[in-house]
Amino acid sequence: MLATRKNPKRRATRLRDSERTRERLLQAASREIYRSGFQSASLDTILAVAGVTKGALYYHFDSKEALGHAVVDEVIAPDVRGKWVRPLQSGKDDPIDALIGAVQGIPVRPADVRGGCQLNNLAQEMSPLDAGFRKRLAIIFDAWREAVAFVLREGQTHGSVRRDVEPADAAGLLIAMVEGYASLAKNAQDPKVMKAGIRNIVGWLRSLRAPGNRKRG
Amino acid sequence: MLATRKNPKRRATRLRDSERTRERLLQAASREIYRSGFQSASLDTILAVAGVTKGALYYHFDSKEALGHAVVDEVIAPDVRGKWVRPLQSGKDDPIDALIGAVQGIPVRPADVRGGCQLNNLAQEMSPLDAGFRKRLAIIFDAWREAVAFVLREGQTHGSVRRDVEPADAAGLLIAMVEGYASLAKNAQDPKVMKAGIRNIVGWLRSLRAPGNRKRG
DNA sequence: TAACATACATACTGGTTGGTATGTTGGCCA
DNA sequence: TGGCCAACATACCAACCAGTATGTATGTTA
Repeated sequence: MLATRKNPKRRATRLRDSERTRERLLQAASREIYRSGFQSASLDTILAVAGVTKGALYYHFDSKEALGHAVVDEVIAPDVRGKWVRPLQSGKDDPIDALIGAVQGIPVRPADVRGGCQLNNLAQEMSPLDAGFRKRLAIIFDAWREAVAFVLREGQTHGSVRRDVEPADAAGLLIAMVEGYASLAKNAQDPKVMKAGIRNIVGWLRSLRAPGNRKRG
Repeated sequence: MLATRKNPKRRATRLRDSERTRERLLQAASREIYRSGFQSASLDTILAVAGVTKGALYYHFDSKEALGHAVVDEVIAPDVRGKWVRPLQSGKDDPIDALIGAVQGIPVRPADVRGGCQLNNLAQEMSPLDAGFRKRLAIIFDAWREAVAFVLREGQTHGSVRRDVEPADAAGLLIAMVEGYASLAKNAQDPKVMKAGIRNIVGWLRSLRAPGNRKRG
């Protein structure tokens, strides 16, 4: 009489259930890693949050490390792509406006600010300790930087971005500012710090506009 | 016949030995926290590195948390003061030159870059989890920001810094840049990233100089 | 020199960790 | 309808964790 706590599955195929279990594990792991870091996130806690058992976890993932890597690939990477890569690739807006829009889209709700940036959190903790994490996270950072550099180069060819700006350098600096302010705001546990940071970053972005191409302010 | 592994102490007073033990614990803890984070740093490992026993540890500190707090107060805080607060207070250099000097003094040896910034590491990990850490680290960040803002204000009164610069904002932005680049370099595990970041920060600092007060380049 | 406090050293504990070994169940196919 | 396998569920384990209880060598004081 083991393994029958829940009502038996009715019509849904087993395969669909399996994918759902995997997804719940990824979401729970992502949340717990966000809360307390990868190393300190307990598998038992993740399982409790996900509402699945250890057997299910180790059916889908070989180890805690593999689960963490999957979180990077399947949760964090799509998130960065959705917020920083795709919006900049659309090519509809003026490049500087597009970057300002992305910066102003950074969440500033208390819960988000206090938790910091998921990408940066994991990178800080795991990059020196685990090459698997490091490589996956580096791919995300590279894509981010390249997306920013790309719009800056485009802006230069269209004359809206200053020619003396080095796109790769400026992209790195933007990301450093974003992550740096996220760190300061997380440490202060105060959304005001992040809001002030966004204002300063936006001010710096405006300074990249080519003279005679200023739209407003 | 317990507790006589080592030669009996000869002439040194007990009090001196005690202080030395405490200091070794702080240094070992600082190193291990730097390597793997506070939560993942094992007390047994710290003790092995320090070459002392658990009895000694719990004679000097009430708990692992108290040891961590002491590392912040007695290792990290003096380090930041020595590198960022005192050099800026001396008032001998031109303010912008002083800031450039501090930025260029950031260590870029592989070991330093790969480990990241001790202050930022701990803040990222512990600020959301432990108010004792958060308050101590916030004091350090505040002192750092205030030291930078102070020289900028001084530069404005002496005419060497642009008047439209908001010292508090610029100080926060500088710190965000420094910590942001430290994060990126740590993730990339590559000193080149930090060196490029320092160049970009220095370039930004030069842009704060008042017109007609440019010293070189 | 006897009593005492300081500064440890050692052994141990209960709880937690990631991981494993072994069941069990329901759908599916021959 | 009997066998098979994906997809779990449960119980368990050795290692490790922070912390504690207790012992003891040594300098200081009365």
